[in-house]
Amino acid sequence: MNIGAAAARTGLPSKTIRYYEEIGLIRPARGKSGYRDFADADIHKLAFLGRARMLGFSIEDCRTLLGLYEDESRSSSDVKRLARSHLVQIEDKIAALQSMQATLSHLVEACAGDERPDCPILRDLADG
Amino acid sequence: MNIGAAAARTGLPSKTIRYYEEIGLIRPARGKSGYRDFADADIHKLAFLGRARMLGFSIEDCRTLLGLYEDESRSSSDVKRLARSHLVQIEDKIAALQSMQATLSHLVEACAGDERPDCPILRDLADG
DNA sequence: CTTGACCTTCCAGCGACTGGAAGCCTTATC
DNA sequence: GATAAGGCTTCCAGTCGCTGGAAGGTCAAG
Repeated sequence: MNIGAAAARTGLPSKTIRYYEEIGLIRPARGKSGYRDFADADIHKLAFLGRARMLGFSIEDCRTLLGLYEDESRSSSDVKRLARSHLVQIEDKIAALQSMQATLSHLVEACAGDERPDCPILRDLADG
Repeated sequence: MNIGAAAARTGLPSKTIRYYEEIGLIRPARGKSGYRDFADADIHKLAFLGRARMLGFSIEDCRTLLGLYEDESRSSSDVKRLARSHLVQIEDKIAALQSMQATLSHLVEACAGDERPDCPILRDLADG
């Protein structure tokens, strides 16, 4: 299977698939022409990576997860620890964004949004 | 005022302040030695930028906000539009993260986290 | 006079792609 | 068999907002 078909199957852009090969996440075979030739196992790995990325795991986390997935003698505790640590980071990000949202939505509500220059948003930014 | 003092005043790293000058957000004067010499107005601008960045505005948004701040004939509607559009983006990000959080926390809860290899997290990543 | 802290510029790198150029390969049509 | 379109290849540069580090100039204290 060529890279275009692999992209269609996995929903990942071809560029991203090449990038994943470049950084050693996958190792598709090569045909005589030099074209990459994706086996089912490659497609499976790419789909795995796509789902892990959708859950927000970093590339390095994905590498680790793939390693754990392929290691039959893994401990689920290793997977869980990684996932939980990522979950904590997500929750931290949510909290930070919610704090921005709270401040910003108050400011937006307080702003008349008309043709006059007076603006509580700018006032807040200027004077804290 | 030297860059170190400006950094201490504003809470921004010196590196960041230099970067802001490089991209044209500020234009501090220079002493004979070549050292930057920050006036109160520069400090004020830096503090403004720091607060805007803390609210998650992009650098380009910050540039626009600073321009509006300095434009006495601005309309508050321009500020409000920018802020609201940013607010929407924040809310979208929160929603995306919350969706990750929901999926991930279910998976983490379902995972035994012991020495056995069986793991719902990996199973989900592998098979959707 | 020397030391050490501060300042300067410039270059490189982060994460995870993404766009584009230049050129080879394959397939379809004539 | 020629040609054109489309897909594939590699490589380089750019994104965003800094951050680290190297090499060297400046300044204040002892």
